[in-house]
Amino acid sequence: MLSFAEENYLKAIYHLSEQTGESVSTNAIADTLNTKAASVTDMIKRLSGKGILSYQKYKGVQVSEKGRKAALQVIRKHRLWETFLVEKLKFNWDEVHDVAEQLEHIKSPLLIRRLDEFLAYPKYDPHGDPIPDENGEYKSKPQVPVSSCDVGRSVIVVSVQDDSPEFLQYLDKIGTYIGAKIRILDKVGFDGSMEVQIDNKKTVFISREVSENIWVTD
Amino acid sequence: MLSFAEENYLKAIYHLSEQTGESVSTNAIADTLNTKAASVTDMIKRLSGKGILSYQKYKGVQVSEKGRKAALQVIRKHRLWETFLVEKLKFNWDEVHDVAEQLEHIKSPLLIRRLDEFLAYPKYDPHGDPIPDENGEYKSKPQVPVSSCDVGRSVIVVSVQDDSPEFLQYLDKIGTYIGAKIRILDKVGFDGSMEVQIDNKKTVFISREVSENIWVTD
DNA sequence: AAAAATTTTTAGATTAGACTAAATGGTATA
DNA sequence: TATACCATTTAGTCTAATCTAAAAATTTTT
Ligand SMILES: [Mn+2]
Ligand SMILES: [Mn+2]
Ligand SMILES: [Mn+2]
Ligand SMILES: [Mn+2]
Repeated sequence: MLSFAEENYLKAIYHLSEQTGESVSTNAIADTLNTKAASVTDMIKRLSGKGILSYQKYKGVQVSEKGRKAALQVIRKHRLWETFLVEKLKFNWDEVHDVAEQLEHIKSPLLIRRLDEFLAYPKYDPHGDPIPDENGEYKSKPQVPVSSCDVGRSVIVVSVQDDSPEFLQYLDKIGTYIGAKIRILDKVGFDGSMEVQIDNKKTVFISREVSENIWVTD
Repeated sequence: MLSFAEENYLKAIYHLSEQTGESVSTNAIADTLNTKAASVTDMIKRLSGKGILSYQKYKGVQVSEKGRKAALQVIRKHRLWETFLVEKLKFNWDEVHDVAEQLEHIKSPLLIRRLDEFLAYPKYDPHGDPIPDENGEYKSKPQVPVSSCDVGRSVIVVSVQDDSPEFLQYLDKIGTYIGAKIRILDKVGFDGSMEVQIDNKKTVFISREVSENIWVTD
């Protein structure tokens, strides 16, 4: 049984290892969790002891198979709760993440099974992220960042890679949502910003940072 | 902001003070929480420091107005979650308490407001206990324990005073539920047990302990 | 390849919350 | 009123999770 803190470390490390593919550094973990490297060293020793991570001094950590399974269950709970908050309790997509950070640590297999059933087995959460099933299996839709799309193309928003309220409220403001159509009008070489039209309506300039966090498909 | 442990102590102390009316002893708290008296002394010092309890050495504690308000909010959350689990996720009434013990500590005023709305502002939880509103107000139905009812009377079950799975499963077995009709057939002076008929069907003997934990109205 | 810079680990301290054992206060009883 | 008994508090220890400062390992620069 993992503690809240252990689950939070595991989740962060799992996400980092997915992004990079390589072993995860102490500092990278400290940065994403807003803790100090010394605290991370302590915790990764504890998690290695539990067989969740494999770890060699000064060489970073890797998530074990057992760790991967555990991480996916926490992610499953996080995303199911986010879906519940939006679908049933009428939360906006920018209001759910912090509450889900708490709810994801509730321990009750029955609760999660019933919640999943109540939501009719959703496959994606309000941010377009896939929800793993009880066995940790999930399917991501093929998708690329808007930043990599050529001028002239029309694409559909599939997911957002940042679930901070600031980013999501900005997307609300420019009329972007999961399923919205985005037409690429122009690319500015200088700073990588783009001119796009959303749902055949508003035409806006979006920064490189924004275009990297909106993922789309044809 | 109270920690999980602080909220659990507060809730236990509040319930004890409601039962007895008087100031609550260190040992009574230790007993209900399955901790040691020394741990309780530590915690009640901390809670006094926060203005939640008033405390004089060797004289027990009392819950302050601030403490009462906080306790009722935790109780509100506990009972709303129990109601959610039964009404929406099809939990049986004996399965909800332990999960609600976890869920009651989630911090999000919006979540609780929306949950209350989603459940259509329920007044009573699955065990017949009243659910305080946002201001801590609630109305209990007039009720007495079956043990105090005279032979020959017919009464309706309003609440149960014990929410352990063991007790609730026993009630399921003898066909008793909130709203069930109980007719008092006989009282045994020797051990205080009673013979009762439930919903004009099953006739059973219930122990004094059971009859004290089923509360009823005419 | 040596020096410098950076990353990581270790050592030691702190806080919340728990425990055991010992000391102390309060109450009942002879 | 002295003694015994029980309740409560204090003192000291432990673990999880955090921190700072210092030491050690690794990586980058010269
Ligand atoms: Mn999230
Ligand atoms: Mn999400
Ligand atoms: Mn309960
Ligand atoms: Mn209840």
